[in-house]
Amino acid sequence: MATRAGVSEISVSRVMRNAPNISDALRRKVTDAANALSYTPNRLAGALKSQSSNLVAVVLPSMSNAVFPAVLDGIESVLDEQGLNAVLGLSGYDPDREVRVIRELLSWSPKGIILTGVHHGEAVRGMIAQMDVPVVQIMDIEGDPIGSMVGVSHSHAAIAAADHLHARGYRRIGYIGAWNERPERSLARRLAFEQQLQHHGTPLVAAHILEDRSSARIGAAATIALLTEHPEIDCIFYANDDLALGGLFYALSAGLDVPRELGLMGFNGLDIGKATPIPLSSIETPRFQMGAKAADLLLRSRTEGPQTVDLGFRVFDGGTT
Amino acid sequence: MATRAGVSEISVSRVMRNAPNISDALRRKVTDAANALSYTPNRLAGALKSQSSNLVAVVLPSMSNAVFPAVLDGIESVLDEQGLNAVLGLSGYDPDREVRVIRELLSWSPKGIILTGVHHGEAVRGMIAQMDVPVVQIMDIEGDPIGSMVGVSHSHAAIAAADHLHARGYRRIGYIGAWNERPERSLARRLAFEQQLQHHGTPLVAAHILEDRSSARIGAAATIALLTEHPEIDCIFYANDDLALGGLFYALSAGLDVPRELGLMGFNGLDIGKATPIPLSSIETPRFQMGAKAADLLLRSRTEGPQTVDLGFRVFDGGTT
DNA sequence: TTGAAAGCGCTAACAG
DNA sequence: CTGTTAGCGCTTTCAA
Repeated sequence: MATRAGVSEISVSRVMRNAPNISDALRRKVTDAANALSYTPNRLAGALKSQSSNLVAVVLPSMSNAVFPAVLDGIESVLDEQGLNAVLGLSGYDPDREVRVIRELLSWSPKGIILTGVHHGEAVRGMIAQMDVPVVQIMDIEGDPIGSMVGVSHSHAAIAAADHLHARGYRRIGYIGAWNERPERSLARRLAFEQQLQHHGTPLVAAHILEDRSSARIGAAATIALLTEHPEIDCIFYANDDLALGGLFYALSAGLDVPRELGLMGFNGLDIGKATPIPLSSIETPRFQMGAKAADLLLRSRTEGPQTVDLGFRVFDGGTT
Repeated sequence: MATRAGVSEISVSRVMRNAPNISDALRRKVTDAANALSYTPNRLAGALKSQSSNLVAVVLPSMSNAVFPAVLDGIESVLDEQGLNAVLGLSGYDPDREVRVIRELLSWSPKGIILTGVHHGEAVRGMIAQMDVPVVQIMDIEGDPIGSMVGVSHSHAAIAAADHLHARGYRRIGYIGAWNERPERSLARRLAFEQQLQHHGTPLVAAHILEDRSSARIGAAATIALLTEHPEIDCIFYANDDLALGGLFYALSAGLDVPRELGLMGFNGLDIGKATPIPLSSIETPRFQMGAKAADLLLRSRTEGPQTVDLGFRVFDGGTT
């Protein structure tokens, strides 16, 4: 390639990387040769030498929760514009697998790593410290971070939900969760929610926690079960919109009068919930933005150091409360 | 690291890669030292030397269509178990950007590359030929593939949809698409659908193609528009479930008698459509399996060569037809 | 079964 | 503005 262009290897390297102080003549020669040979640089070699890789490691639990695709879109939107690539790892909500995945991804000497949640043990902290790689943890902003954090306060969100439901006049409120309250932030939400209801003098009537992963189907089934067991319940707060949509669909089929007879509130504010016959009340979280901001912080972290960014949430007052 | 274990560099390498013919004593020494130093191998160097990288490039259009997260989950399920990592690129349905992304990903010398769709020009074919990297194209099985293909026949699926609706007695059928019929496979579906309706002697009444991307919200709006313009329509086939759900939600709100007064059929068979008050009729596509099979084919391609795998679809007869 | 030497393709550091 | 030199951390090849 260098010989083809009739210049030195390093000049090729400089042109390919848009280094400064390159004459137009040289640039022309190299670009022409590159096109003629459809030359693809080997970033493996470049990264090895320069000790920094244009790869960003991204560790998410799974793609099957609609939250994470949106986060990933946000991450990619920033990485793409900076010419970086994401190496992806999925933990499947399994801490051991997460450790393994992180180890694998770190072996590519990424420019930074984005992790989900704030609950990471010594194994992870050790690896990251050793590699001296910038970290951003997303989703949560409460906890002991490794580096930066970008997310929302789940306890505040739960309190806002409790306040909203109380303001709407609901007094006999139930809760439905799934997946045994994994991840921990959903547990944190329920606890804060219960506490705030207590504070209002209208303690939670019952919490129904399923073993299965969230889906509209099991949300519907759980709603039926909860209402059968506790017919006095006048409102249900769900761990997420998938469950809540199941509840809403059940209520619509059963001809319940929503929101008078039964109030329903989800979490995340997915688009689909805005299009249902009665829009689903929910807590909107900035998922895309969370990913974008995380990538952004990662790139700034060399100069600006670790930060914690609260992206906030919004109570979306649909028609179900 | 090698000195710490008191052995040669190459022995460390062999142990780390589980090479054959290693004595237990050596293996012990190396593993102990590795744990003591929490040694992370540098795959950049390994891949550079061995010319093969344990990375698999994955190019998808976007995460905001629920199809692709499921595909990605499928891909990851296989890669994870083989100790491979995915480098992800999103094209945003933009061919130019796709070329750029593919070039970037190829520069990591991936073990293989997974592309979405079968419409790739000479630029892409050239790069791939030059790198001599195995390719699997997903989603479609009709077209001129670069390497392997894994997907479903969109024309057959459309024909099956037309047959189903005809068998259900619908005679004045409309169609709603979005995003100007990107990607091309959705256009292929509509054309095959129209042709089959023609074949049945009940030509399509009207097709309403939106500019915006699919969502339940615009699906509802388009449904209203289409029915206003063509009140005689008794059934609508949608380009995907997002649009169809919007139509269903509108019909439920408006008190239309589904499926008698209006039939609705989507495409993809998303879970959410199975939980709606009336389950949404749709064409189920094997999304997770498509990703898994694609990754699988990539790994086998060295030995078995390119293949085309038709994963098939299923007409899901919900309550909306 | 283990080791020594060489070099993958690039880029940092320094010269010119 | 361009080139020379050296070496990133591994693994291939060959030898012991």
